[in-house]
Amino acid sequence: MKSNKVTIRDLAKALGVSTTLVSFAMSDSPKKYRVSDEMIAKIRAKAKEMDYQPNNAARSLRSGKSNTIGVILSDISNRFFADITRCIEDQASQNGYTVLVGSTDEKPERLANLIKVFQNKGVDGLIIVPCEGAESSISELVASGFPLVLIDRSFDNINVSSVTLNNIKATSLAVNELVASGYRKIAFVSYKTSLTNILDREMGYRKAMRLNDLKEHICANEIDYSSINNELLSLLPKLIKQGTEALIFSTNRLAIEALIVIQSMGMTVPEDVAFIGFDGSETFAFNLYPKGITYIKQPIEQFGYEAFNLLVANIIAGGKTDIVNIELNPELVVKESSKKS
Amino acid sequence: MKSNKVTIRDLAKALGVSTTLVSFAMSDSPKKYRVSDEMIAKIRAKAKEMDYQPNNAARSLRSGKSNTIGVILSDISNRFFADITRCIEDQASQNGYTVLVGSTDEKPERLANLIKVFQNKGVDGLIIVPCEGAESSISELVASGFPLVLIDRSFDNINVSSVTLNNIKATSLAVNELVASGYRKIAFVSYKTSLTNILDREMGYRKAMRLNDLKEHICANEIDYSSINNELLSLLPKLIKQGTEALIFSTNRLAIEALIVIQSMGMTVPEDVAFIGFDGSETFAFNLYPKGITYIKQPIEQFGYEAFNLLVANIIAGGKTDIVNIELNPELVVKESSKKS
DNA sequence: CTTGTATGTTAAAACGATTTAGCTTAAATT
DNA sequence: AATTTAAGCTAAATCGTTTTAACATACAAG
Repeated sequence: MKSNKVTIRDLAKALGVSTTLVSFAMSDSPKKYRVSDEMIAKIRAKAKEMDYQPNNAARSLRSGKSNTIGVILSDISNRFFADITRCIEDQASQNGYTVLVGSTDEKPERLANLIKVFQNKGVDGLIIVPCEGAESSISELVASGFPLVLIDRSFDNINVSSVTLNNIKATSLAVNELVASGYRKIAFVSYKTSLTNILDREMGYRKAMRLNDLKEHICANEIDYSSINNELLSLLPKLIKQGTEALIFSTNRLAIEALIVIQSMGMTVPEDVAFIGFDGSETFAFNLYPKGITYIKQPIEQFGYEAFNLLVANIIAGGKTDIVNIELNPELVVKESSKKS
Repeated sequence: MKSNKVTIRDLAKALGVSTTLVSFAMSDSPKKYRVSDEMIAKIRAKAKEMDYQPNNAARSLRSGKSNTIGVILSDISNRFFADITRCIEDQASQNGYTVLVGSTDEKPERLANLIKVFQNKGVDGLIIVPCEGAESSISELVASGFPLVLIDRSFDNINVSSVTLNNIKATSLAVNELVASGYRKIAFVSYKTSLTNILDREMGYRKAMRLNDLKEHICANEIDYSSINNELLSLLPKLIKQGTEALIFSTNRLAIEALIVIQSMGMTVPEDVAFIGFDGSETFAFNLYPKGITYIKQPIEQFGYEAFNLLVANIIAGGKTDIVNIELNPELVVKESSKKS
C-alpha cells in the first residue's frame, strides 16, 4: 500500500535542488534541457539509492501520455491471438510500454465499449483485431486521428494502417501444391462471414483454381461456426462421395475439427482425401495424427512485432504518419497429407 | 487525440454548479455526500449529453486507486493461463476494472521487474502465477501489505491468499481409477521442479499408491523440460520394457508429448500402456487420438473467478483481509485410455 | 565596455479529478 | 424563542509530475 513513497520532491529536497531539475535529469533527454553531466549523474544516483519510482498517474495527467497501449482482440484464449499478444507484450516491455488486453468475443458492441474504456484509461494507441460489424467504430476512431493499427483483418473501405497475412497467396500456394501432387477436384472449406481475411483466402483459392483451369468448389455458406462438428459430419461425407479429392480449409479450427471428424468416420488422410490446414498455431495438435499434415503457416511473431512498431511510430508522430499496410508472407509446410498416396 | 475534451469543470460551468457537486453526483454513492436526487439526475443527464468521460489519470492521482489490476503469469501463450486470463478479464470488465497482463517466462527476475512496473502503473492489486525462485519477491510483496492473490501455485512457507487445485486429490483419483481398472504397475511421469503444485501431484500419487499397497515408480528427475521429446523417447520404452502398465502425467504438455511419442513408436494406448493425462486445457488435441484419453480436469474458469473476487475483496479491505486459500476440485474424465483392453 | 549567446538552474503554473472543511438555509428539538 | 441538527452545496487544497518562462552567471564577440 505504501509502496511508492519517494516522490520527485523528496529527491529534490535530499539533493538541495529544484524538482524541475530532477524532472529534467530523469527525463529521456536531459541534454535537451542542458543539465550538466555531473548533475545528471548525481541525481540519477540518488534516485537509484532512494528507489525513486515516478508516479505514473501524475506523469500521465500532466503529459497526456501514458506509455500504455491497448490490444483488443476477439478472444485471448484463442492461441493465435494469445501468441500475437505475447509478442506485442514483449515488444512493449522492451520499449517501456505496458499493455492492456481486452476480448470482444466477436461482438461489435463490446469492441466499441472496449475502445471507450481503453481511451478513458488513457492508452496512447490501440492495436485491434476487428470483428464483423466493427466498421463504424473503426472509422470513427480513424476519423478522430487516434493512433491505431489493425491486425489480421482489415476493411477495404477504411483507410487505416494494418498488418495482415497475404491471404490470397496463402491459399494459392495450397492449391498449387495439391495440383502439383496430381489432384484436380479440390474443395475449399470455409464458413459464412464478411471478414476480409477469410474472403481473401477464398479469393486466393478461386484465382489459383482458375489459373489451373479447374472447377471451383467452395463450401462457405453451409457452415455455422457454432456447431462445426455437426456441420462437418454431414458436409465432409457428401463432398467425398461427390468425388472431392482434396480439402483446403480457411481456418485452423475448421481444419482440426475436420480432421477429428474424418478420423471418426474411419477415413484416413491422404488416402481417402488430401488435406491442407490453415495455421493459427496449435499445429502441434496435428502431430497426434499418424500422418504429417500439410498446412499454411502464418508468421505469428511478425504480426505482433510489426503491429507494435507501426503503432509506436504512429503515436510518436501524433497520429500523423502515413497509412501503412503490411502484408506478411505465408509459408506452406508440406507434409504427407497433401501428397498422392 | 482530442478524445476527452469534456472535463468536470466544463460540466460544472454548463450547469452553473461547483465541480465538487459534479464529482459528488458522479460518484458511486452520491447519497453519502447528501446530494439531492434532482441534482443527481440533472448532472448525470448533462454528463451523458456532453459525453463526459472522467480522466483516469487525474482520478487515480488524487485517489490513489486506479481500478486496474495486474495479472502476472508464466506465459500468456500457454492456453491454460490464457483461459484463466480470459476469465479474469471478464470478471474485471463486469466490475469496472481493467487488466494489465505480463509474462515472466518462468524467470524470477522478470517477475520482480513486472511487479515493479505494474506497481508503478498504479495497479490496485496483483494476481500472480509465481515461478520457481519467486519466494523473495512474493514474500516482500506480502510483507508490504499489497493486495495479492497467487494462483495455480503457492509456497508453503509464505502466508498469502491463493487459488490452487487440490493436486493431491487429482493424482489420487487417477491412481484409484487405474487400480479399479485392474492395473498395478503404475508410473508417475513428472519432471524436476520445486513447484508446489507439481510436487503435490507427486504426493497424491505416492499417497494413493501406498494406500493401495503398490510400489511407486516416479520419473521426476530424469526429464528436462526443454527437450521433452527426446527425453520421453528414451524414457517411455524403458518404462514399458520394465513392465509398466499405466502412466500418469503431471502436466498437460508432458502428456501430449508422450502421446505423440508413443504413437510414433508404433505403440497404442491403452493396449501397450494405459494413460491418464493432466489437463491444462487443449484437451481437444486428445480428440485426434483414435482412442478417448482419460484425463484429470481442472476447473479453469473457477481459477479466474475466485482469484479475481478474492483480490477485489482484498483491495477493498485495504490489504487487511484474512488470508484465504481456496482449493479447487479436480475431476477425472474417464475415457478408454485408462481401461483394460 | 557594452551587447549577445550559451549554460545551468529555478519558480510557478498547469493537468483534472477527489476530498476536507466550512458555509448557508431550513427543520427539529428543547 | 433559543439552540441544535441536518440537508445541500461550495471554496480551496491536494495528488506528483511536466513544462513554460525567466533568472542568473560566464564567456565570447563587437
